[in-house]
Amino acid sequence: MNNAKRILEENGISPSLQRVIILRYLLEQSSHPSAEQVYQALIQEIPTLSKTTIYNTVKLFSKKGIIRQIALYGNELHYETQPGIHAHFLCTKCGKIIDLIQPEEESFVKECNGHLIKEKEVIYKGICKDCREG
Amino acid sequence: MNNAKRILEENGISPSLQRVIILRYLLEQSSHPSAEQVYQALIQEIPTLSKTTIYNTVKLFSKKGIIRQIALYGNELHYETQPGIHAHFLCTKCGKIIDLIQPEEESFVKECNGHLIKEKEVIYKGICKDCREG
DNA sequence: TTCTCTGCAAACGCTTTGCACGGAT
DNA sequence: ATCCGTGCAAAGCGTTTGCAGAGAA
Repeated sequence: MNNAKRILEENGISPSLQRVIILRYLLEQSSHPSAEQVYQALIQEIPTLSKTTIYNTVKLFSKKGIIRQIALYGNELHYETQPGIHAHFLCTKCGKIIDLIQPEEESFVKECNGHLIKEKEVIYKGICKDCREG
Repeated sequence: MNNAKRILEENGISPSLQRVIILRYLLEQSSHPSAEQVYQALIQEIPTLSKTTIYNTVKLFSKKGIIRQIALYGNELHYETQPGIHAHFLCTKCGKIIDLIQPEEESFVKECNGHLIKEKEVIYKGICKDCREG
């Protein structure tokens, strides 16, 4: 049942302790954590963990296509393990990121005006349910 | 024909020299410049221009809804004066940003799962026509 | 006077880079 | 011995903040 380790091996990445734990954490989350959030969550598990390792690791994972980085503002990046399929909703009040089922076409155009499209990212911004009610 | 000045006045912003020139530049561009690009383009026109003023100004314009900021990577923001209507294509090779006519629905859903949607941003990533051919 | 706008300088936050240590092969 | 992975420390880069001076009202 060690999913993270298996994924790493399938992608030709040697499954070090840090890599397994970081990937496992990202697989568990649906909240698209930032590097800082990954760090805060795992520093207790591995007290010697450094941010450099997190940056090294997510860069490696991105390159291999295991995770995807999302730029929501101009500052920090967020990471997710389920590329495609869904869009992101960002609450401009509380900062929460929520997955939305992509309402329209699942398979998007692969070419437009001669440009080769490899990736599509949809971000909605507004006020989330909790902030509207609360 | 001073469009920039008129837009500022319509939005209750006093049209200082710097504000007019920055807005005029943004209106002329279809390339979604970053703060740095605005600075480099206008420093010749106003040698005393500072980046702080550019940041102050684009923040003010954003707040008033005159321009829109686009987060493409995790680092810098880009600015555009034509909100809505189109999607953005980012070439991962040369970094160019190209407008695409939004192929699907023009008027998107305003609510989803109880979340109030105010803004939609679509980013395609891939290789642009020039990079494919060159 | 007071209020607004500008811009230098410093601080800030996220990320990358340089380098050295330790472990595996 | 070499190679790889980790992590401290410093640098880098885009942006924000503090503050003071100039100018308008």
